[in-house]
Amino acid sequence: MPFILLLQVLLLQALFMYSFCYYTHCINKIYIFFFWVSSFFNIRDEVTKSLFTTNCTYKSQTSQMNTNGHSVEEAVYKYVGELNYNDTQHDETSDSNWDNLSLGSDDLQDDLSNTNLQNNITTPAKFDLEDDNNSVVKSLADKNYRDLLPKIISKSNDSKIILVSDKISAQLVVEFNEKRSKLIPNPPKNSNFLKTEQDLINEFVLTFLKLNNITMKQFNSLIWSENDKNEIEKLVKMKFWKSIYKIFNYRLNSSIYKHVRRKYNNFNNHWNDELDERLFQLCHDEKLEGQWSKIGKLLDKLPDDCRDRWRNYVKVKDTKNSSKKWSPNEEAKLLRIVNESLHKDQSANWGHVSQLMGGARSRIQCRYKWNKLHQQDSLVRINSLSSEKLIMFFNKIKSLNTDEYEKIDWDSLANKDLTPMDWKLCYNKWKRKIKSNKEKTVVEICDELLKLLKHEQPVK
DNA sequence: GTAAAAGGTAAGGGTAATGCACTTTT
DNA sequence: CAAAAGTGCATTACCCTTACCTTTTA
Repeated sequence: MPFILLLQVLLLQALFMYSFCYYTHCINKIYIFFFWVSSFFNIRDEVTKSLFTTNCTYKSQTSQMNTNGHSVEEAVYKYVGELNYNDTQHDETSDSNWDNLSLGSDDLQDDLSNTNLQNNITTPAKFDLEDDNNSVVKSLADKNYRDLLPKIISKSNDSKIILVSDKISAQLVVEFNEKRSKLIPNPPKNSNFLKTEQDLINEFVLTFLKLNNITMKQFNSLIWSENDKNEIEKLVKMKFWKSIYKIFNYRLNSSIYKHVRRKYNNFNNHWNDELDERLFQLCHDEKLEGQWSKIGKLLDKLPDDCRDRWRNYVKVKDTKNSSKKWSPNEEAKLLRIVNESLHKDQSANWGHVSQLMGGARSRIQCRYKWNKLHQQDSLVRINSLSSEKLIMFFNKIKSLNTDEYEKIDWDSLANKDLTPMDWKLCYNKWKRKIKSNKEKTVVEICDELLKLLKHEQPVK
């Protein structure tokens, strides 16, 4: 049978070439033909989908329930074989049984009965049948098919979302978790998501899309939806969050939630003058104050982006001072305000400081300036250091025996003359005198600086 | 019925990357 | 002298955590 099918394909291809050469003006025909060809490659999906549908009505009968000539047992093996969520390459040769099938064909029954299902699931199914720890394999062996097949399929025509069984999603989490611990043996807790983490998240999302039969766009609106349209969407959504929280169990759920929602959304992410103006209006609407979700929805923007655009840009840019240099008066005012707030509660709220500065400078500008002014104090102290003190200074850094700059513990170096910031600035200032200092270790740099200091007296 | 856990939002905090003016090198 | 390369400064784009509320679950 497969030979006849193959012959058919070759013939049709020849026909296609023929019509392409002689009837290129018949655009419709070509489209129809393309459609036919593409549907040919989707047959496997169609078969699987039809099996899913039958599973919906599958109640208490055992493995002999037939639809489209398939038993439930066959359906399960087929389905598990299709999961294909490991990274290994798709093996086309062993898949030929399915590729050459056409839905509703009389040959289907024969072909199926000749298929050694056990062999068929080794490829493309990526489950290691020897692996006794794989819960999916266990269920297959125990014929617990109801544990494996999806329980619910959305009935609506526009979206056929599938809710994957608990067993499958649990196995998925196990495998991604293993992968994650191999890729990231020392996971960070409180830093930005690493590139490898982001890649793995993306891989998981794509797998999730495939298993649940949803598009990226659907997925984005799913994780951003407030009121779930139906029960299955809600369940799929919950399954996603629970799974991804488990894979990255060393991070806080809320961090993952925030990160993923920021990354996967259908919002427009470009700003222009008109949007800035609308944002300005919305932010002056008392009813909307602080309601970034609503503002975001009105502007088709990520709520966080609206908030950031407002506090870092729009809020400040409407005044005329923002690009001007800081006047001495302004600097003094800033110092006074920050010192007052530091005196009160030990930490400066830069948003508040910005407001007290009259809103002419953003919170980041205020903080930047304040740090700068403090550095200036440091520089005064550093510049007044005698060469003897500097020699002592570099000897002390050298004695730490640290190769990497990042590992230097500045706090431990601080003394009554110099703050940790002073030490850091002083080192960085002198480091520049050494050529290609980026390639050198801390000890090497200190050695060269000490040499330099001994020869170059008095020091400026 | 209730307490704990999880979902969800806003506010606060922060840094790497970038643009730009200026200086130094080729 | 021009062009390229380097530097320091200030801004921008982007991101994370915490606090706190509401909803769900055990």
